[in-house]
Amino acid sequence: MLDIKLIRENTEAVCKGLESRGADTGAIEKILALDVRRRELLAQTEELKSKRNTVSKEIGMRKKAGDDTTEIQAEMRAVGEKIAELDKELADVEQEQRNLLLCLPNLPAPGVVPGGKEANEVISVYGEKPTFDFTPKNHVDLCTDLGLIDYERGVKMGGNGFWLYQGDGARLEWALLTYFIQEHIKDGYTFILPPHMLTYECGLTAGQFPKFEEDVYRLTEEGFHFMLPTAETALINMYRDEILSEADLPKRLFAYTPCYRREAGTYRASERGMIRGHQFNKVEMFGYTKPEDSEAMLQELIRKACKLVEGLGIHHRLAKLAAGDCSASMATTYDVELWLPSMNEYKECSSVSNAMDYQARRGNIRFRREATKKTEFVHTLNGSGLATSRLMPAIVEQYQQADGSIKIPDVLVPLMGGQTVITKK
RNA sequence: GGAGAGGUGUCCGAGUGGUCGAAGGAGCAGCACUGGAAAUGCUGUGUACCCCAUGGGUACCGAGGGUUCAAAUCCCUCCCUCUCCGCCA
Repeated sequence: MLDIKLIRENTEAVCKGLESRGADTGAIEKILALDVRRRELLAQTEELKSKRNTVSKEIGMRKKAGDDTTEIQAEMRAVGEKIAELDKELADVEQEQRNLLLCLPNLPAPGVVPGGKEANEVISVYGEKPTFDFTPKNHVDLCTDLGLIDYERGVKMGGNGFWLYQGDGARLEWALLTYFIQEHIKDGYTFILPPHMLTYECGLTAGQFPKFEEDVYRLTEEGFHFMLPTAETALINMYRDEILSEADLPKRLFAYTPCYRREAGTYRASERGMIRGHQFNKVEMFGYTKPEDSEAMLQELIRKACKLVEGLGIHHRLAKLAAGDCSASMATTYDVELWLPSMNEYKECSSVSNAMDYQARRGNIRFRREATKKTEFVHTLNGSGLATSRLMPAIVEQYQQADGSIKIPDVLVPLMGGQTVITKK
């Protein structure tokens, strides 16, 4: 959520920032008009309340003294009615303003270029595109032929967009997750296994709601529990409505969860297989920092994500996203993209972002600064570390051999019980 | 699922209609004492918003609504936690 004071005092800069990400600025004028009315109403009702408080105390004292207070009580009743009236309007105005504010995306950080996907900038490239002296297969054929993934039975059980891992496929998936978890633990991050079903409030804080309610699986009519679309949604809510002490920062967390997404609408045939599914596994990194430390944490998370992919020996690149390609809550986003030979394309396997104080403001997550004794909003950051649904395709495609087998990346061998290659059973 | 208890400040905990933003204690900070520390004593210690802004005001005692001149305190609805019983993995 953007600070209403910022909108009030730097209207032009806010609009410019929103426009650079292609967001609609039509709400700004409305928000400002509501803000004027809100403050008017607040001044009026507070003045009346002040009067009522004073007089009510007086009534108490005069009654004790045995005075007749009928007249003054009637007067205060009228004041009370006026207050109720003003409060009602104030509540409506505040609600309307808050709804508009909740729908505004974050402002892009300085240095994030305007525009959409086409304006993304490749920062670095690791390794080279693998070459094959045979005709390489795509990941769907590889996984099917080797019996790693059963797409048809997955669909039978879960419907379109689901698959199941089996045998060496399940082991490879599990080995990847274990590899990530071990690396994060080595780096001193705290391992979290959060609830997978969350309340509406969690989605609101993360910035997914109210705008993207349709993107999640809702569980109940009443209460709005939903399946988390990413562990980020859980981790941002761990410290919701809390005041952290400065010494607790930065907090470095990571969590493993499946991610559940509706992915409404059809996706391109080229995205078949594990590129886009309703359920996929992800290890998510998360950071809470003081404002002045969030840039360093962002760089740390980017390094960690890249290091994991490098460890697997996969050709990939790092891209800095243009404003319009960042998700709504984020001020800066970097994507780690894997090379998929069959698609002749780079596909995101990690998205590392700095939300600055946008989510903290929505979730009221603050810390107390020792020097000033004052509370400030924390900065929150998140990054996949990593999602497997794009990695597994990249691994099988980049590590495939002429005989149709797949060489297992060295770091995963110990996690696969010493197995070095996956062959047809 | 049945029965009961309860949700108060950083924490514990008092408070059943008026002078309660809230006793008391712990913690924390400052000062005093000390060679230094402990102990002790004194002082301070919530958040947010608004304004005619070195000051003033309002709101907040789980959430929402109601009664009243006045609500932490009374009434209603909801949420959550705990204990016991039942059921299930």
